[in-house]
Amino acid sequence: MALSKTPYRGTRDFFPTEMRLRNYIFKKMAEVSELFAYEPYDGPLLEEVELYLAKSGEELINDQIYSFTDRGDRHVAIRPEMTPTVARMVAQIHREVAKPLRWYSIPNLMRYEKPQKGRLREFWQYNADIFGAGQYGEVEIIQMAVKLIQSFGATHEHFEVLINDRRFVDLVFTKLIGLEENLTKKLYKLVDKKNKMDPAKFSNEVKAITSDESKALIFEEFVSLISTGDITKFVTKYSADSLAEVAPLISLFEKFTEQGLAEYVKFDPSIVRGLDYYTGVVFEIFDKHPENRRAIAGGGSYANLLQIFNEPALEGVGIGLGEVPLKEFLHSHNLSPDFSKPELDYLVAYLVPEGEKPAMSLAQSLRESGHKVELYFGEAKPKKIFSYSEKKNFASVCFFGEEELKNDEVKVKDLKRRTEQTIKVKEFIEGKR
RNA sequence: GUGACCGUAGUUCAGUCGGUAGAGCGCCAGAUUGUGAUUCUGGUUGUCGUGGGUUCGAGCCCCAUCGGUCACCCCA
Repeated sequence: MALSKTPYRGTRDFFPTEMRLRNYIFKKMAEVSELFAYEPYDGPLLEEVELYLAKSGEELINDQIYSFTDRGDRHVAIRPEMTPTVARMVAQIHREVAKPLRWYSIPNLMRYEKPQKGRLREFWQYNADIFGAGQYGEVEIIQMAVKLIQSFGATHEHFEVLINDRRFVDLVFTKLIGLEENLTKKLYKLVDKKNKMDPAKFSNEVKAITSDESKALIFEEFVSLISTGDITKFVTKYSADSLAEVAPLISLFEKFTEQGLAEYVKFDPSIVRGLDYYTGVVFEIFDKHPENRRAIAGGGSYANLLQIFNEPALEGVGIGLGEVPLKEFLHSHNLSPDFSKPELDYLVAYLVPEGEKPAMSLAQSLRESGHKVELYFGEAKPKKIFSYSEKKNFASVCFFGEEELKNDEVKVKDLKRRTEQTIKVKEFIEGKR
């Protein structure tokens, strides 16, 4: 029976065309990270499931994790996210390294999901984390993420960073509204749907959950907040002595303004994020394209992740940016360069058998001067050489025919300009050094 | 996990009322014995996703199953 040629569901084969795009994207990620003095790291593909049990979200553990029991009866998972791994690594060395600690990585992750647009089972995710920097870290991570997306040619017209703070959310839910935890979760599910529902129905459902008219009103007022000015007024109105608790969020936005990021960032009370380890600022970067409204990146501050390793608290701020939604984003705004063909410098060919030796040595010399060179195997007619070089997108073709061989010459044709010259082989090589 | 649509040549797709399987692109060769994006000529290509059912007869109808795409959910 024949085996299937298609890759496992939700995974991809990266043919050279796709690999060029991937390399282009990964290179930008590394370049921008290093401009901000972030260092590369990586961890294992497998981790013990326990690592995720403590602080990742319920859905991620129960429904989305790939796990198995190894020969030593250990419960093992393919990493579904990188943050627990970084935290584990940082927990080993944080006492002895200079802080803040800035690290980035581009791991492949797997989640058992039903594949669809912008979401697969195996994907690569850019991760950057900064430890021990407090609010400066939040500003820097978002500044760097903006820079990264800008490096692909995008501007504030294409994307925005939506920001919230779990401390503010907790203040509203526990102090101002006074709800039990399971009710707050229900309320939040509703927030996400707010834009898709009509306002009256939304109000009714809020009332149903809070079972209290005045609490429902506070909640509705909260979800309609759109600026830091609104936040201050809102908190002053209901609990003036809690203003200190929203001060970090307010000052964060002030810093963004100072950094010239005002047109990229926006307060949005609906951003909560599913991962349980976030304790402070949370954010998601959204595509503004009306047909591709989705998060391409997400992150936030987590203060307590090192405690699961019995280490003292060390605040981290991290971001994860998926390569799959990033490609959708670039595609939706026409920002994806054409990688359908390779970029190669020279095809070296010969028309007669006597050309083999000079062709081989010319190819070798050109490689030594740093050019990408392919030697055409066997003698061939010009027509074949040229149509082949066209398909493989060579910049130039060098070839040896009877006439060239007589005079130690080579014919070099520039395929883009459609110009050609006959030149002494020695002279040609000299010119390329 | 729920729902919708789709599976035919390497690829993109057509296939009427159920009656022996088609086109474009690609690939190979030639027109053109030393010049590539055009043109022309010839050639190459199938377990119609898989299994079962209905029928004299199924690519087409029915059931199941697998796969793909998309939406919901959630997120990167």
